[in-house]
Amino acid sequence: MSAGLTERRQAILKLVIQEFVETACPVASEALVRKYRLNVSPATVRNELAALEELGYLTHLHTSAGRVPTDAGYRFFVENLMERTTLPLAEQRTIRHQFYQVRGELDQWIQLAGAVLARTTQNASLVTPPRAAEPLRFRSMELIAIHDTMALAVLVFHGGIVKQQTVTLDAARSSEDLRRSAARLSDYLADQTLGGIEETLARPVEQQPLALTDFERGLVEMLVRAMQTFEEQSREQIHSDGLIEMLSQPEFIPALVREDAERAVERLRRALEILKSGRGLGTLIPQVLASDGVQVIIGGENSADEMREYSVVLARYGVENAIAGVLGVIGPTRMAYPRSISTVRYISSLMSDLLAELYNAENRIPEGEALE
Amino acid sequence: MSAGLTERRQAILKLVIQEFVETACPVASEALVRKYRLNVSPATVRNELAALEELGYLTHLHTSAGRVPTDAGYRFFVENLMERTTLPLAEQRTIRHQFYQVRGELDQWIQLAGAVLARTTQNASLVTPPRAAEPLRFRSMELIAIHDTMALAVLVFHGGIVKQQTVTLDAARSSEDLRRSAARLSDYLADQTLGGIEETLARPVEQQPLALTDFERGLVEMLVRAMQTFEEQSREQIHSDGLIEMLSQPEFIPALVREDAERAVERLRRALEILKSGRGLGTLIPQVLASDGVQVIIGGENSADEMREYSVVLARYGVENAIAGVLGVIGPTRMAYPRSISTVRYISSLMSDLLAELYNAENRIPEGEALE
DNA sequence: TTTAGCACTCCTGGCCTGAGAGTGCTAAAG
DNA sequence: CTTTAGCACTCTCAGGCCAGGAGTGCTAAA
Repeated sequence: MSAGLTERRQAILKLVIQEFVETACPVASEALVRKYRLNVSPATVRNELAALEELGYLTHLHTSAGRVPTDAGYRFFVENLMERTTLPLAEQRTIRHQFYQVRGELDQWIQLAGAVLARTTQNASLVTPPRAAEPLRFRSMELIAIHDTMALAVLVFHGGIVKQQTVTLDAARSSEDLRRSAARLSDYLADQTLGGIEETLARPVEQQPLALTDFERGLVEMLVRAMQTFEEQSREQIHSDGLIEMLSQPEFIPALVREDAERAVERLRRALEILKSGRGLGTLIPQVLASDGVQVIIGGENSADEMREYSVVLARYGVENAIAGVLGVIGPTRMAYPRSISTVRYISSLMSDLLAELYNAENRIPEGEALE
Repeated sequence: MSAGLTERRQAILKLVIQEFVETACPVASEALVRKYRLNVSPATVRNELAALEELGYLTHLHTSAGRVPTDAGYRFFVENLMERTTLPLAEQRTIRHQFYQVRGELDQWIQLAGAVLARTTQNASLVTPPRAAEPLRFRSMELIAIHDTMALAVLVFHGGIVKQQTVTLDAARSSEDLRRSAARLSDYLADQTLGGIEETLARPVEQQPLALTDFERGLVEMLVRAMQTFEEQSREQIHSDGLIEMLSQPEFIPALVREDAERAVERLRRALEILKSGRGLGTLIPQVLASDGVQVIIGGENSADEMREYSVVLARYGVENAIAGVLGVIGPTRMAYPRSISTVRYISSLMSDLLAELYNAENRIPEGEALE
């Protein structure tokens, strides 16, 4: 019957996908002809639809239902049919402005990126904090007295990373005392990684260049613990946002989708767990970190079974060889891919620029829109 | 017919509520007699149930359905029927241990409190960061060079609050330069509030005790901006967690609740929006901040209409006259109140102890279990 | 190759029915 | 006066049935 993907079939596939993405209803031959004023009859379209189905790009829930794209259909669309768009300039400007307003605060960038991704794509977003390629390297420490038996330690690491931690003092100490201890340790351990610090401490006492007081030893322990938890956390952490946006997609509204409400709720619960636990994403993140450009994973292409109904659009952001994170959107496979992709590309480029500024590096990761 | 709330009616009301909380199904007269081996016949119980209904403590969805507690029923239960329990010691110990592991990190306390509340009550939790009674008061500033045109400012405020912020330098500056500027400003503005700083700056130049360079003026502007956003944020922010826990309550699983799945989903969406936006909670927070002990708001008692199906159990935590926040759980009115209340009480007391340590203050807010 | 026509399939919603659960009432018993 | 047994009544729930409609797939003609 069929004879490959003719021009016309591609055009029809594109229309079907656009229509389905827009309406969330299976699309029928007649509706296509009417809406897009095709110069062929519904019957012709039906033949082509049947061919596309045989080629594996469309399916059928049951005999008398319209066509729905398969994962392969979306894939072909993303790869070949979709024109590469960029986010409208007006939107770019708005977003840039929002980032400008939180300049200087990395945590806020992450939060903002998540919020913007969610809002402009109407799907859930996820952002991992940027992780340095190098292991954490200590820089200096400040100790600030809070009251006589408690102080605040501000730990500064290379790459502008700061952690704060309150410490209980073994005995009352003067500010001057604290200042001196902090300075000694800053000096002693400067530029060391976690491993280095541990090694330094492991040396027999007589080989140590500096005799540490018990108090100072306690501080170092605290430092080591802080570095450990930081490295653990930064490996795991995934910020996500836009649950509500995603949940307002028709897939999650049983009334709209004419289907077992059961399943809609079940789907929802699953979506929640994916976002919360990052299961189904775990293997993806390192993969994206190791690749360039925007990655699109459609439905069952993801090995994780619970992701079969979801697509993910991800990109790395950061500074080459220095620091990198991943951000993107997740939503039902019926996703406005062009918009998602262009948004993810833009935001990742923006975040890269911001980080590059921080690192004063010219070589940013993503190709794509500049910050102007 | 009726003659007030007799002993027996109270006992039956208590059983009905316990049973309903446990099973989430309307409870029938016969089931009660059977399960609790009452020495009366189902008919007698029916009469009592009818009386309780007339008194407003129970309802009926339709003629041939079991009884369900009303808001007033829950209220009476919480006020008079429920024994005041405390969290089992084993659980207390586990929780305390978890807090011990993140000692010294306020942000982590908040996150942990949310997670623990959610897990042990199987409902959603909410925690507002502790807010100082006093306005934010500047303490000192450090400037750390990141590279030649960028530095990291670490802003320290009274009460152990630290903010970090990257700043772009107008020109290359040496570390020594940065150190001196930071020291000058720390000295100049120490112990001032936002208002005070603005006032100081507003004075004509000749009256200023210290001539600031342009660079230093820029830093102060940054400081002012950081203080502003901090005060704004701390007023609004509500951390929430445990969405999944709450969503595994039968109320959100249409199959279990024999009802329009529609409504379950709608309810869910609403729950999400409440948690995300804090609408329906907004008015509650200041109220709780101004009161002692655990507050229980049941269903429609909350003025916000969207909260009609939810109950909230909240408590203040913090240090009297110094710093305070609110934490609690939110879930369907069919809630295990004794457990929720004892958990909220315990966590708030724990958080108060932790904060008190930070503030070295003896006068903690909540009565209740000590840290041991 | 395209198209008109038409039979066919399958979902959908409405209606009905029987079973079951639980109540409310009544009248008798304690 | 309270408790209880008995029973009719009400309402939900699940299943079956049917008509309407949407959309396809096939066939045969243009």
